[in-house]
Amino acid sequence: MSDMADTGKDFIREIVAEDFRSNKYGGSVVTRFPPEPNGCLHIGHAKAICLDFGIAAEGNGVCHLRFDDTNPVAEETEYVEAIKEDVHWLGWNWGEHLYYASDYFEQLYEYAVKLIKIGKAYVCALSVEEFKEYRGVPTRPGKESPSRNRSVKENLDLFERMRAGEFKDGEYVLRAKIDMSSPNLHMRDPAIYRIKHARHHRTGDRWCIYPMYDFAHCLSDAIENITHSLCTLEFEVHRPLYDWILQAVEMPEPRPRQIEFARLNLSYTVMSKRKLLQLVRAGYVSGWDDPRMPTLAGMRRRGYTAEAIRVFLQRIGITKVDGITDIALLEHCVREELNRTAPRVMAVLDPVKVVIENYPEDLEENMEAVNNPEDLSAGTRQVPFSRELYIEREDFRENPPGKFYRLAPGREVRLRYAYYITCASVIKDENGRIVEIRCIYDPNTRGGDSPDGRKVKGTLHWVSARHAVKAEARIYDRLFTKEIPEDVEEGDDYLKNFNFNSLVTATCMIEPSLQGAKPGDRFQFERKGYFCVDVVESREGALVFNQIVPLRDSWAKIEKTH
RNA sequence: UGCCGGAUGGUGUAAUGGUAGCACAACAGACUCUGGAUCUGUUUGUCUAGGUUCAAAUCCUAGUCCGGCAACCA
Repeated sequence: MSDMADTGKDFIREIVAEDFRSNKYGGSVVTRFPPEPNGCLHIGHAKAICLDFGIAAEGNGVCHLRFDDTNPVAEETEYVEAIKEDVHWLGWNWGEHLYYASDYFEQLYEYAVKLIKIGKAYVCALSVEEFKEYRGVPTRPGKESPSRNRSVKENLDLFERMRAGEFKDGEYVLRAKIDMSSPNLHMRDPAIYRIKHARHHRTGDRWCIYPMYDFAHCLSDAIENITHSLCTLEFEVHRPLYDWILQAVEMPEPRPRQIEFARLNLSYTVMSKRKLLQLVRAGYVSGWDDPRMPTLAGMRRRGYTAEAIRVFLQRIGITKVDGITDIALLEHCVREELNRTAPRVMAVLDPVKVVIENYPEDLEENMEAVNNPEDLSAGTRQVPFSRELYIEREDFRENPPGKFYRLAPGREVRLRYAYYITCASVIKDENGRIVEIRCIYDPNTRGGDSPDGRKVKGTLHWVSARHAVKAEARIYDRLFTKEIPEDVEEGDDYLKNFNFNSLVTATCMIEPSLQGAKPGDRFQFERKGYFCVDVVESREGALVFNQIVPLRDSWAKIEKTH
């Protein structure tokens, strides 16, 4: 309990610390992460995961992974496995505490019977439409269902027959008997069991009635002796029902306590499962694991590290304020880690040829390059150099604007770890496009330093043409063009703000040391950005690199504002 | 017009009656064999109006604005 100091923690950790101090739960902390297996996890879920598992870890407690699988029509086993993988990848372990709400179906049924027996639940025959009508609206009380005063005996009989499959979907529903005039809609006799003749991914055809979230969740928490049940703000209005059910079935105290926090919203992306699914289904992206997606699978494939995500989540904190976090902060956290850890290599994303006129045709030299200036223990490597090279097309300007200090006619620059070169002339094709830049090198500057001490403003990365390896680079941009994609005119929807330039594919030239790169390996392409070998489509001899995040680019900024 | 939340720089947060701080972003400069990294500095904030108090972001009152809630979804 070392981290249970009073300050510097979010309001939930303070509550947990206070409960620990007062010994409310006998000194134990038990949390749970309760995903519904109907889609992939995204970074918003990661916020909940790190909170649930983090609090448990800090309090020497445990966090359960519980699949909230109470709706058989939406849920699938494949998502169960994907979710487990994501939670593990994020760095958390549930140990033996893997549960399913469906494991409790029998117990839940018994609790429902108990509610009926004490007159706190009834079988209602209202149709869906009538149900809605009877519920009323927020500003007006609802009215009681004609079924409300059915006898206990009759309720018991009907509920049993519901379970036995005597009725069709929607014919009956079990409702908690609470208060049809409550200002809280969720307390107006909410449905707690419905009939669904559907095959469940774990219980098969054993059941044709399934508990509703509000009924199953609080009871599952109580069954598992959860102490703190953390969820997002939209469940705030459900809390009175959560407490009511536990009280009604006389769950022993201390009972689990639901606490709500604000979900994560990130700029330039969407976070709802529905929208994410739509992007997948409509082909805007290649799948749940498309590297542009805010899903954990997507981010992992993109090359984001779990550590960077955890640091990011820690920095944004936990509050009840519903806001939008700047995705730049996430990107910053990724760069911060990769700057420390990623080996540097040279790769030219948009190549143009440079010919060094005074460099011998058949000469080859190996230049020593530092693998990571932030970590000298990463050592050095040899990079082959020769007369013909590739440099980045944008690193040359025929008419350089002010503050541009890369290559231009008559100008001298440094080739990183190699020589100073001066541009002598350019060769263009019939369309005026530059096909070759002719340069002169200074043999005395080998390694990149000039013995006479003369300085050069620009340093360019390069790849020897003869030794270059061709590869595919996928350059990603934000998924949407607007900070808040949903912010549209009447009649439009968020898809209108989809960024069709969010994926640009380039054929690049990479240094030969990259030839043995393995799927998942991360590098910094010097002066460009961090890249990760794609785990799905990269092949030996046909490497595919995903841009994780570009380097900060102050030249681009200067150019934009001038 | 109902109920439940929330409001601190552009963004995310801290300060729990006692100097409004941190991070990101932005801007300026230093340094640099990555226009990266690093370093230094700058700009920008307590929703409003009253009240309590020696002292209010914090407590009280009244407003304003924003979000959520009317699936047999979770």
